Amino acid sequence: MTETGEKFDRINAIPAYQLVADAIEREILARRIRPGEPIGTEAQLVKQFGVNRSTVREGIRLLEQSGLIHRDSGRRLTASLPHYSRLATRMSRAMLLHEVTFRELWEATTALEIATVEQAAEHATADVIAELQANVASTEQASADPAAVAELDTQFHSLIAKASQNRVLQLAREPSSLLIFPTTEIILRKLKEGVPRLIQAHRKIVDAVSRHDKEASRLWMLRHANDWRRGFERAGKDVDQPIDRVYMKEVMTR
Amino acid sequence: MTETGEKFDRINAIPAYQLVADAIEREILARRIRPGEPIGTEAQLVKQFGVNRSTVREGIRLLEQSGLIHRDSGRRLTASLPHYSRLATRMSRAMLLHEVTFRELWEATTALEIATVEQAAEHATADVIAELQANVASTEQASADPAAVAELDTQFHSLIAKASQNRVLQLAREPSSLLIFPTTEIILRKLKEGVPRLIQAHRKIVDAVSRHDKEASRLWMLRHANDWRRGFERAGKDVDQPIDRVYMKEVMTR
DNA sequence: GACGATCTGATTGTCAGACAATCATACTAT
DNA sequence: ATAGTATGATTGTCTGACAATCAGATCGTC
Repeated sequence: MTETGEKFDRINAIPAYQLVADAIEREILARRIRPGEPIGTEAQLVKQFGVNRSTVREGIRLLEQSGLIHRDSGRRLTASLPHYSRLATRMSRAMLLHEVTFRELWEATTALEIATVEQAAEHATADVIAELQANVASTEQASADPAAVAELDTQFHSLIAKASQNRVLQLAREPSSLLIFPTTEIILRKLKEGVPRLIQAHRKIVDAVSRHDKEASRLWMLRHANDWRRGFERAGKDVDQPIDRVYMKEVMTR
Repeated sequence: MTETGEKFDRINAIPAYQLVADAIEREILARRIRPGEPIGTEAQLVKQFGVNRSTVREGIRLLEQSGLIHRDSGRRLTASLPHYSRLATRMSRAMLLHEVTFRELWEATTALEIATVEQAAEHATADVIAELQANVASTEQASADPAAVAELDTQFHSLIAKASQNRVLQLAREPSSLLIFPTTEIILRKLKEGVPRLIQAHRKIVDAVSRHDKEASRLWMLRHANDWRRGFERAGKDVDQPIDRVYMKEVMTR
């Protein structure tokens, strides 16, 4: 695959700002600079790398976006753990630009939510379960307001992910859920029967999770997902259409 | 949740370079600048935004990292679709820094690979199936070389993802697979019986996918995943240990 | 001694201006 | 038609500067 039959490699001179960024990134990934520790001031970096401050600053900007470094209290630069939501937002934007369809999102989200709820059933602790019950209670109270229910639904699924105690699943499910959950509001607004079905599913899921009943939690999550897709279709939307940017306000505004 | 009881919002002055980046990003996301189209030269941006060139350049660096813009042929800046692998690499690095365990990776990867292969069984076309068959044939020929087999295994799973024709799944599975597949080589090196089992599983999966047999493809992917985890344990590794950086050379070197 | 006000140096964000290296292109000579 | 040359545009990098803000130290008052 790498053998192209060409004689020479493409020659690409790497600009200094890139090298600066790479060097700092390497230190962080190698844990020579721990998250929370200061990177050093621009002046120090200038001295260490032997380049101009502008160059250092451009390098810093490269890293800043990826979340590897972070301006602590406005000023000082410190290394940091890239937080999920930041990466997830980037991924979601990429999906938007690639014009993925609801069907693709639904398939992926369904698989991920089911896997997540199974792990939640296995690992949920008492306090997450309490949070989940509180969430369901709030949803019942808000049942007349589609926007509030949709918001609480998103939160519900985040709580399930938290209960799973699996950070990889948490990370993997976030981008697609960011994109697909906004559709909930649209569905609920059009279908009156949507809210009670959603609440029932949530309650059953919480029951199953709190009983550590993997099978039941899987089953109800699957039903929940199927409801959702049916709701989307009944609301008159085409599942093979690219996800419309109309739904995505919360993704596009940071 | 957003109600903190505080009277005033945190006041944060957004630096100009950030505003520049945001403005350009917005144009791209709103598709007013299409992927492939030029952003304009730095001089033009200076004029439009009314800021110094240094500021513009810092803003550009912010976007450059996320893959939204891209230097075409060395020089000119053009908008571009962020490519999967770039985002996936970032995600993988984040996972590394969060010190996720093999168990977390395995659970997530298993769920994703099963979901993916089911879609592959549904949507695979003749040419992807041919590619898969070629991959299996190569793997058989390379069966004495663990490194080559591991490489081909990674490729195999990417082909399955391609066959699924679901870009969300493709994107969601990549970060964890980037992290977990390097373990394959380690396992195969320690366990002689690993290679034939892997090849059998791959062959069965290709058979099932080419027959569009969802159930069988699911079953064999599950067995494949279980083999893998058992192999990891038999190789003397602890599934609850954070994924060791030793495995991650290919992730850390761009 | 506790507290607030003030001063001082360090640091960041932004700017103006410069120059070499490289690229795109048109032009020229063979 | 091809290779060489000249020219302007563009990027990468540097020098030097200044205002705004932050972290501490100092000071004065009670």
